[in-house]
Amino acid sequence: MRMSKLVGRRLKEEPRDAKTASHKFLLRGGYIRMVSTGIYSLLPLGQRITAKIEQIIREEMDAIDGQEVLMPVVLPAELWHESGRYDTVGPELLRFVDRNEKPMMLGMTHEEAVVHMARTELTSYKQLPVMIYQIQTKYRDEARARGGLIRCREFTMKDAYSFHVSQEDLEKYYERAYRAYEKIFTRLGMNNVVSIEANSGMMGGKVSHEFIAVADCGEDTIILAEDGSYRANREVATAAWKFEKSPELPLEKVLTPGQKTIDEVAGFLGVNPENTGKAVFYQNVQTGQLIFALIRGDFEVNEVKLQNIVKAVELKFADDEAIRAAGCEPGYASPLKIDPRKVLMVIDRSVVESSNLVVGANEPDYHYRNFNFKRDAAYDEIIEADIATVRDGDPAPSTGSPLRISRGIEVGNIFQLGTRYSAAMNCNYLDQNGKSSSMVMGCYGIGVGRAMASVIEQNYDDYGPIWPITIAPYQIHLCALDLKKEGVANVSEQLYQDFLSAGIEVLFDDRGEKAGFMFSDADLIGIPLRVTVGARSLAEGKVELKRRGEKDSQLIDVNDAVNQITKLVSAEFAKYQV
RNA sequence: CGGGGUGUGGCUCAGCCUGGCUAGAGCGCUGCGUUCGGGACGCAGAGGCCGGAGGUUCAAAUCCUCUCACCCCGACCA
Repeated sequence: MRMSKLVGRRLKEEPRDAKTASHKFLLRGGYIRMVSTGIYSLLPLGQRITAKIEQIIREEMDAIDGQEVLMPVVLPAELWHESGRYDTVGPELLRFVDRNEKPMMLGMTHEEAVVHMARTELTSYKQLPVMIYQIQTKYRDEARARGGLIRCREFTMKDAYSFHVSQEDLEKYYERAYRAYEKIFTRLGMNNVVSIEANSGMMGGKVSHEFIAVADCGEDTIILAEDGSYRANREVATAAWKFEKSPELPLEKVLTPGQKTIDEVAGFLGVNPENTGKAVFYQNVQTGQLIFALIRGDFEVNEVKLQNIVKAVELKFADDEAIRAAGCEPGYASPLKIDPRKVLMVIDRSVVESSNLVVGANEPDYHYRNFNFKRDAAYDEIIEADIATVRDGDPAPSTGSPLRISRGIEVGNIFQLGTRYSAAMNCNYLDQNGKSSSMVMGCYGIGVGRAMASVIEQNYDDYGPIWPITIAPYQIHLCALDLKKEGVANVSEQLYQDFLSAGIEVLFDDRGEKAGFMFSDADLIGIPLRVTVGARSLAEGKVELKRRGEKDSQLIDVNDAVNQITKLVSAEFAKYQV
């Protein structure tokens, strides 16, 4: 490609709205342009990278027996009514009606559509297991798009779905998919992707893993053990907390006027937060049920864990009115004197396994000392569970190694769905005995645009991205300096043609700009190998070869340049092979 | 959905508080000339219903009302 004709200008100044490295460079380098909030066009460079990422994904999906299909972006609402998700998914599902007033929607994920395909095409155990996948546009009407391609409303996603006769078979395949994902991210040049245990959220199902590109700009908080033995999303992470029992002391009511927060109470009574119990009230948004969560004062309640335990779709903090209606006193709420029929009580292990805590008295200005859960609050309908948020430095459940908190971008996820969709939507097969059963499903997603942005987040410097050759828009950036000088135009033009003949993808800067101008553009585009033709080195029969991101360059013989560089390109590709 | 902010050539912004000549700058773009290995310079140009609607006024980019769009923080997020 000749740069003089390349569509997509480079921007010298930083776009005002871009904050993250990938967003800035994708705009500045002429890869993408925003059309509306969270909706982008891909310019030629961006489209080339996208196509390469898709191709790598395609190859690895095919390698685990995937069959590529394409499902519609526009789906009839009735399909989602079948699974029940039409009513449970929020406004991020874009709903509309067609000219006949028929309710329609834009696909944000395709479990329903793929089940529709599977139940018409697959009927026998002989056909299973099967995996089908597509690379296609999704639309999610995000409340807040941000970070360029990291979180947008319209985006390209590879979504794969597998169908099995049993959970065992699904688990076997899940393992293969997991390995395929590792290969994909290696080939994409993402040097720091971790797979973590994750919350299944609205997808349903039990086991799931997220593949997280570790990056400070990421939206997900992940917990990693220092020795690498444990990795989890903070939403589900746990730790090997140790709690100590001590001899139980008699319950004692104490005056604590105006002291409401844990810090106030602990300070007032001269104890540490870990010697207190904290009551947090939540309300199930759908059912209105009030939930009393009790945790030791030095911990925070993990809302996602709690949500899963009480099987709620959405929780919110209860307001004072609701707390009083349950017979509790806001600020002094207590596991003592509480009516277990009015609230669902969830007690964290930190409280169950600690002794002599300070807790509220359920009346203004009073607390109790020496609360011992087993002795003082022996209700029948109580849930004892882990609802604590992991803190930096807590011991890993695996080895006790300290846990560290990082940020990351979720670039892929895999789920064992089970029969959540197949059962609801009559997706059955006949077994050897002619008996009909629901297929067992798994699903596997990768965000293509998000992967492109994540590669930048992990590979850039002050001047621009540094693409891995596997997905770089071109393999070689050819710069012709001093086009009017003796030989430069001829030699660079000849090299360009020879590279093309050798099957090398070349971006040829034939604009005849000043050297520095072209070099800056080259850095901003980020092609990993740059070949410079200039009168100075040409006088000695040489051209210059430089790697993006490195200071030094080397001179190579013009006549051998195509040969040498072709080998170098192959060697470069080999680095990412698995 | 709550809080904060911004809309002025392709990009980044000034001007607005305190209304007043033909609405500015830098970058980018076109032409000519001089330059030419890490973002050169001179000269001459093209390009803007100042987000939109309404209002106040002799006069509105500037003041008022409404509206739309976008950004940031939070809530939410397969």
